[in-house]
Amino acid sequence: MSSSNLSSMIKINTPRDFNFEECLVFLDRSNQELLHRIKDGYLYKLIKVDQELILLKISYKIDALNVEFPLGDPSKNARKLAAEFIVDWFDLEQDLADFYEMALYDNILNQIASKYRGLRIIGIPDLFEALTWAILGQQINLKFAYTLKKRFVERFGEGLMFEGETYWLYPSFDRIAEIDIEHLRELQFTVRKAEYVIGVAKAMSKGELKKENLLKKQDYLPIHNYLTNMRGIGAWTADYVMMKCLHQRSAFPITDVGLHNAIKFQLGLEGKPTINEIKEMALNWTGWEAYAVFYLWRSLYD
DNA sequence: ATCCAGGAACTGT
DNA sequence: ACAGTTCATGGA
Repeated sequence: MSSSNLSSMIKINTPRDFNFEECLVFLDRSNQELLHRIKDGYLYKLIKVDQELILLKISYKIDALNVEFPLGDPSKNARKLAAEFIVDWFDLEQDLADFYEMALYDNILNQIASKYRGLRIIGIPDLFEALTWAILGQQINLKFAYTLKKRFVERFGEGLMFEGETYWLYPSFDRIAEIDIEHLRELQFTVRKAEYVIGVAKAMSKGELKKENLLKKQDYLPIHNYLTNMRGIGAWTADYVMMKCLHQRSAFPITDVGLHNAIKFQLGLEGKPTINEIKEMALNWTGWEAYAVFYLWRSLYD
């Protein structure tokens, strides 16, 4: 038997209520993004599992994601971890039937839930990336947040050239744990942002902060309390990370400005709703706050 | 050019 | 417990 020149492919079956196109719209929202690339209908992303660099080339066909490996065949174990990464990234283990049921009679979600049906929370499976991306985005507009991220990744991340394009890995916490505040000041981080990012990197590098330990806590409050006890992580950041990394359906970054704008637009309000008004509106969302927020964020990109 | 935005920590009451 | 201030920059 001669070996094939073609890389092997894996298939990941997708659950009902999955729409790849809708997920791509969200992934394509910034032209400054450098941690994935959409080209000719394929989604590319570089990941590292078990010390192996793997370039994922993902497409969708009939109830499954097809994943190709343009750099060549990863080991069997790496392929398994890559598949787990994708399930995590697209939140494929979630059954959304109850969310859509709830949204049917919800003033705010009614239209967008059916319009974007099949959109899943596009996560940030890497805890360090989720936390520090949230910290980067604190207090500034999204465009500048992407500028900071681009500088950060290009300066401290790992890049790989393939067919004329560079694919990037987010910087590792071990690398960031050993740099100084001035190195981030050069990239126009504020002193505070730099302190927070390096602080999180050190906590993770020492093994004090681990995704698996947070997931073990299971419930909303213990996780939220643990996160907000860390310097630089307030309620908004904790909820953002619980939503994007820890699959907490009740995570609810209620002070988020994008959320406020989206609600204002959906209801045709004159001004932004107050926090108390949002609390009132969100009573109906109990258990699905994270998906409500995500769909509202998506509505900002139409 | 001037002002405002806007998460989190810090400061003061 | 709660209100006001500071950070430091981009964008209106």
